[in-house]
Amino acid sequence: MSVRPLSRAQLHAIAERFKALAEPSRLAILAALREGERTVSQILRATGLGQANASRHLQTLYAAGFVERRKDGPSIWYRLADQDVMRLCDLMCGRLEREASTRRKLFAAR
Amino acid sequence: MSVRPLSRAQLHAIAERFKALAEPSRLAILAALREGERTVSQILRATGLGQANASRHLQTLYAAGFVERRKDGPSIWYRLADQDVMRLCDLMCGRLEREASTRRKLFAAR
DNA sequence: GCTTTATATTACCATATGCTTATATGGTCG
DNA sequence: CGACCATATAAGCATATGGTAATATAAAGC
Repeated sequence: MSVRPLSRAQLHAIAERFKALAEPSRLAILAALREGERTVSQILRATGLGQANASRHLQTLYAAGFVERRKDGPSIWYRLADQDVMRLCDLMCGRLEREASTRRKLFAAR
Repeated sequence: MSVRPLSRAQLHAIAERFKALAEPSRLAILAALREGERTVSQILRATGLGQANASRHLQTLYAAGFVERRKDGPSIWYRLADQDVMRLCDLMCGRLEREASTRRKLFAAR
């Protein structure tokens, strides 16, 4: 099955989205949001990130379309925009588990 | 459905893998390999990348486990390691298409 | 063995990105 | 309006990363 070639702009756009996921701190935020909607303060406690730092990471995730947000008084609640994030992360985690399993088998084989 | 918390090391490992996909040039290489196994020279022609540049990107993709390779005389053939890359990219492309579609609707709604 | 072809590696520069400190915005309550 | 909380933004530094040019390795053929 052949796929129509991707333009430079499209490649750039896709890379941009992957880049948003390519940072441990942002993955930690997403992992926290997997539990449910959270305010920034709650995210700070859950991840141990600094305030300014977390705020910028949240902007990045928002710009990439991975999270949505709503205001509630002085607080802002963030949530996952859809299930894609989970799917993407689960796919990647699955790869890591298989890697680890392969490594274990190699060691086990003496 | 709750997920066991991820360690710093795991988050780092996952981010590392996403980082390998977070670069237009590497996505272009993967797109070329989607067509089938290719030598480095063929990849150079397909992507327009410089030789040294492509070589480094291929090392990155190899280290991340996304491509495999085999020697054949003086040439080295690269191929996708499995179907995950396609799945990951397709997921991301799907997101972009939906974004674009939403944008179109917004404009259409005047 | 020497030349040629194919690929990898090194060194270098320019740019991008993360983290932190300090400051700004914006809402709430008294 | 003034003090306070929650969040965002700006500035600055340190590091990481992509691209290129130059060099190294390695196989093939004469």
